[in-house]
This record gives sequence, C-alpha cells and structure tokens, in this order.
Amino acid sequence: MADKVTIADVARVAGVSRQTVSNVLNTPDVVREETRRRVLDVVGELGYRVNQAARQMRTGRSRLIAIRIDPDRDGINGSVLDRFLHGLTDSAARSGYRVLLYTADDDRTEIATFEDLLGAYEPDGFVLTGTHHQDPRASWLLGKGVPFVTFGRPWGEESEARHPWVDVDGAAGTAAATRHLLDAGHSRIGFLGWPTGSGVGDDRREGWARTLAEAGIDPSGLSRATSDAVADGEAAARDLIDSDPGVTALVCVSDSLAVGGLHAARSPGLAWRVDTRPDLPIAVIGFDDTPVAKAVGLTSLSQPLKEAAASCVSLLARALDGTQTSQAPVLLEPSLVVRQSA
Amino acid sequence: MADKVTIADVARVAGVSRQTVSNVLNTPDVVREETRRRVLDVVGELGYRVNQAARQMRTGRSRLIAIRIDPDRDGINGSVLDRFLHGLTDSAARSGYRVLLYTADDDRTEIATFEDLLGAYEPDGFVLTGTHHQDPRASWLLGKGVPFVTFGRPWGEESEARHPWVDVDGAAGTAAATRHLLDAGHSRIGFLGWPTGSGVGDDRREGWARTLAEAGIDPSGLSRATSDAVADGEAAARDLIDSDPGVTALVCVSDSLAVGGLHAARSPGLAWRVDTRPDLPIAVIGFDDTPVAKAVGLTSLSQPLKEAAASCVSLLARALDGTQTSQAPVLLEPSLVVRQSA
DNA sequence: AGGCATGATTGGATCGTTCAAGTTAAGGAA
DNA sequence: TTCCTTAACTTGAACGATCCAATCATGCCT
Repeated sequence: MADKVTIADVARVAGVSRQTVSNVLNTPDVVREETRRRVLDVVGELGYRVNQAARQMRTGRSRLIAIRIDPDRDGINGSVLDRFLHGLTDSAARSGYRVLLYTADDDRTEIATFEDLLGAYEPDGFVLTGTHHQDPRASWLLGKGVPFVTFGRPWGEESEARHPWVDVDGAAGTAAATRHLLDAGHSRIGFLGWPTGSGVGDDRREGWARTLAEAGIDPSGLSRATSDAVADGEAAARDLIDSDPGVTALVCVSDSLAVGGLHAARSPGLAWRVDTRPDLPIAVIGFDDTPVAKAVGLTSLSQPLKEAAASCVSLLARALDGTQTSQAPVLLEPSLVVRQSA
Repeated sequence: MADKVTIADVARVAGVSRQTVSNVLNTPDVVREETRRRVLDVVGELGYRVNQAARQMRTGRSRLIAIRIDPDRDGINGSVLDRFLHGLTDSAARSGYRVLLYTADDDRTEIATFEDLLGAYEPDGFVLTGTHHQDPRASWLLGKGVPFVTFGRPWGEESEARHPWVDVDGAAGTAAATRHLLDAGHSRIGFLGWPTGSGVGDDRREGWARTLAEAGIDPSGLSRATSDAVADGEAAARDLIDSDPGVTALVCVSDSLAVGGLHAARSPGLAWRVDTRPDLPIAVIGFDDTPVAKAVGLTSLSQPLKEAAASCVSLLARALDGTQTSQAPVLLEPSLVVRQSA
C-alpha cells in the first residue's frame, strides 16, 4: 500500500510536468485556473504529500521549530510549559510547521545543542523559554543569524529589542489581583515573592507595590522574599502576619508560595484572627493557575498560554516567510480566576 | 559564517573520497584504522555534521519519533505526560533520535495526522499514549507496517501482543498501597475509583481488592466509582464512610479523587471520627504523585516515568535498527511516596 | 500574415547523502 | 608467470523536490 507518491506521479496522472505541479502547490497564481484544479484533484486522489526531506534539501527550509523541554524543576508550576507546548504545537501545525523537542541542562549545553540541531535537522527557528539576564543563548543565535522568538522578555537590555519576544505582563496581573482585594475591602495586603534579581519575580512584585501605593497604602514592610517551595511560603506568610497583625490578604508570586500562604492562614496558630474578624478571613491569590490551585480552591492569575504560543508562532513565521527585520513584541495580560481563597 | 560543511568538504581535506567518509561514519569496520582516525580528525576540525534531510532522502530514515501532546485534559494529572515527554526526549537523543510533536483531538484525527506526518516528515516510529479498548490507532499503524510502541498495554486483546508496549503495573501499585495501610493497622480500607470499563481504572481496583482478600477482608461494599474530579471524590468518600463507619483508610485511583477524599476526611461532618479514634485518622493514598500530592502532603504512588520513557525508546530503537520481529513487553512497578496522609 | 509580448509549461541541473558497482594494489596458490 | 581473492578505496547514480533557463502557445497589433 501507500507506495510513496511523488510529484512525478502526480504530474504523469494529471498530464502535466513536475514543475507545474510544484507551481500549483507553491505559487498557484502562475498556473491557469483549470490546470490548477485538475492537478489538485489528482493530488487529493493519489493522496500526494510533499516530501519534506527533498524540499528541505533544495530550499534549505525544514519547517521545523525547535524548543527545549525542561524537567519539571519546580514541580508545582510544571504544567505551565506543558500547556504552552500544546498551544505551540497546535499553532505551528496551522502554519505548516512542526515542533521538535530537545533537552539541555544549562545555557552552555543548550548552545551545543543548537549547533547539533542546526547541522543535522536544520530547524528554521527556535523558541526560547526561561529567559534571564544576559542570556547567552539569545546572543549566540543573533550572532549566527538564526531566527528565534523568546517567551519571556529580554530582561537585561530592555531598551534594545534585538529580537522578537512574547511575554505575559506579570505586573499587570498582580496589579489586578491587588485591586480585586482592595475592592473586597482589604487594605493591608502582603506580598510573598522571590528574592530580588529574577526579572519575573521583580516584575510581579512591582505590580502589587504600585497598586498599593496608588491606593495610598505604603507597601514597605508588607513584602517577604523566599525560594519557591510550599514550606518556605508558609514560613514567610507566618512571619509576615506575625509582624503585622493587620494583614488580611496575600498576593503571591507563584501558586507554590500561595499554597504555603493558605496553610499559614488556616493554621491553628492564627485561630485568633478567624475569631476576631470572622467576616474577613485571610485571602490568598496565587500565580499561574496550576492544577494545584484548581484542586485547593486557590484564586490565581492565569497566563494566556495558548495566545502566547500563537503569538510566538506568528512572530516566528513572519520572520521566516517575509523579510520583516524588526518586529513589535507582544505583551499579554493574565486573567484572574476567582475561587474560594479570595 | 558556518557555511554548511558537507561530506565532500571533509573528503577533500582528508584526501579521500566521499564514500570513505561516509563509511567512517556509518560502517567504520570497512575502513583502515589510520584512515578512520584521519577522517575523524577532519570531521571534528571542520565541525561536520551529517545532513539529516539528505540522509533521509537516500535511506528513507528520518531518525524522528513522533508523539502526541495532549491538552492537560484532566488538569490535576497533567504533568504526568510532561515528565514522560522529557524522559522520552532525553532517551531518544542518546540513541540518536529526536522527538516530533503533534496534536489530535480524537483517534480519527490522530490517524489523519499519521498520514500527514508519514507523507511529509516520515517519522521512523510513533509512541502512543492513552491506549484504550479496541484502539484503532494501533490497528492502523499495524496495517501500514509502521513501527510503534505504546505507553499503556493493549487492553483489549491482552492475549496477543501484536506490538511492543511499556506500562506501569497499576495493580501492583495499589496492592503495595493497600499492604502499607494494612501494616499500619488499618483493616477496612476503601477504594475510590473510576467507573468500570477503563483498563487502567479496573487494573488499579483489582490490586486493592486482591490484597484485601488475601488479608482475609471482603472488599465488597468498600469501593466507590466516580468521574475524576475533586468534588466527585469528596462526595464518594463521604458516601462510603457514611455507609461503613468502620472505614479508616482510602486507596484512590488518582490524586484528584484522593484530594477529594482528604477533604471529606477532614470535613466537619466527620469530626466524630477524629474524636472516637484520634489515634487512627482516616488515611488517604493517591496515584501518580502529582505536584498536587506534594503540595498537600498526600501519600501517592509514583510512576517511574523516566524508566518508562527509556524503555519505549529502547524498544522502538531495537525494532528500527535490528530485525527484531516480536518484543517482550515491559511492565514497571510504581513506588509508594509516603507523606503525611498515610 | 508576420512580429512580438505575455503567460503557461517543460527539461535539465542541483541540494548532500548513501547504495551499488567498479577500480586498484597487494598477497597467495597453482 | 598467471589467475584469483581480498582489503581499501573510488566513481556514478539515485532519492524527490525546486530553481533556472528555455520552449511553446496564445492573443494582439501593425
């Protein structure tokens, strides 16, 4: 069966030359309408599909997009990349591209993998995730002239956007969360974040601080920084609430810390709060809307991952197809998913 | 830069013919030792990498493995596939393969995608996940003679293993969980599962039932079936405990249902139990060791996903390289990760 | 009718690799 | 010596698509 149909087979059956079939598929406007239809009929009839390897050899284009898949390093947030990947695969397929995976432990080995892949499979472009200050991967790709998009803005050199990027506006998210809490009657709203220095973490903290300040509340002393683990979040929350008993709500940089915050809020040591203000239990809002948030009823900020993935593909496809040199970055807003916790 | 080094370049510099370079790389035993070393030196020096497209055109082998990526349909269990994918990408790379992603909404569209991919990118093999009774995907691939491995045993026709597969022994897992509870002093151990008919669910239930029976405890009446949502799990657990107040532990088919079970066990309506037997709180064990389990301190069964992925690659690679016709399936045992809940 | 521009179609060359067949040189047996 | 075998390497062809340059057909103008 399926004895590999070639363009020559289609040409023979349709009674035209190979080139005409190729034209029908690649530059339909140079072929007469009637011929075009006839060829397309035969294509459907024989189930012809263009052979990527042969096309790639001639054109140098593989129609492959490569992306790294991480081990779910920070467990609780793992499924974020998962959902992004699904969106990417879906959008890519619609634009005629396929997604190729690779792994790498650090920037150095990732760059080595770039060389490997470019030499062997020749992907047309890369999608980089987890961008950070002074990212050597971006510089390397820029140097080689390999097209790529980052999911995550270039944190270091904000001023010069030397490559297209897509990101989710973390500050806008925490700002919305903070406003939501203000509207609900909270005023002393704390923040559980990561240590200063990570672009993502600082950005999210900034949205909270700005919104509090706009409401006339001084955010100083209301923030705690810790690593991204549930236990750390619980300890930080407890510390914050102990030091400022007026705190009635927490905005968190991640669902991990938010779950820790929830534990602290419900812990026996804080029973007095529930008794004092039963009308206003400690509210908690997380970030990323992970399955964990869904499971424990945590209000959280949801990243529009499907849209982000679609934007990545669109930017990359435009860079590959046309001769677009510089492209406007895309900044998307997360949405608040309200559950029991706030 | 990086002006695409071809096998002819290597041949010229090394002072041999193209074919000899090819032989050095593919069949080193037919080349004299000295020549071999000289060619390899040049290969390293020039940074030559074999062009997949050209090789594929000649040999018909793409060194690509295709796998579907799902939207995380059942949220809480989402990251299972994620971890499996990472392991697969990693193992595949070690064997000289790359992983290609695709999406599909159902079996029919997945088969259409098979045709698309086989016509265009010609992946050497597929890894199928989420196998079920009478899976048309397996039949289709068998019919076409396309190599594939399933992660998940062929539930329908257990007797005849017409293709290699890898699976995790769910029954062994729930049996281990049940034994763990028996050892801890529990005797009336309930089971929260899915409705009969899903291979995976029935298998997991069977391990629990068998172990209870072996301990001289009649499992009938101790099982509840429901769909895989936290709220459903909570309701089912409540129903079970209400109808049999002697129940002190729950083995669950998934972490989703287990989280529901935890909620029920801690709910105010069951306070009487805590008062009656404060020494023996209701224990709960889940399945899949998802991030949620880690976050809420749920004891759960962890699938050896990395090993499963490695086995898939190994089976597939052997089917592709050698002329192995039938291959022994691989059945791995999950391990119990003990946390606070049991 | 002849010339000419325009559009549609064709044949040959090419991408980088591997397969199949061929060449060369060295060694051994008759 | 002559023939044969074998190891080591080389040469030409082919995979299936697209690019390029050339050819053919058509209609229009003079």
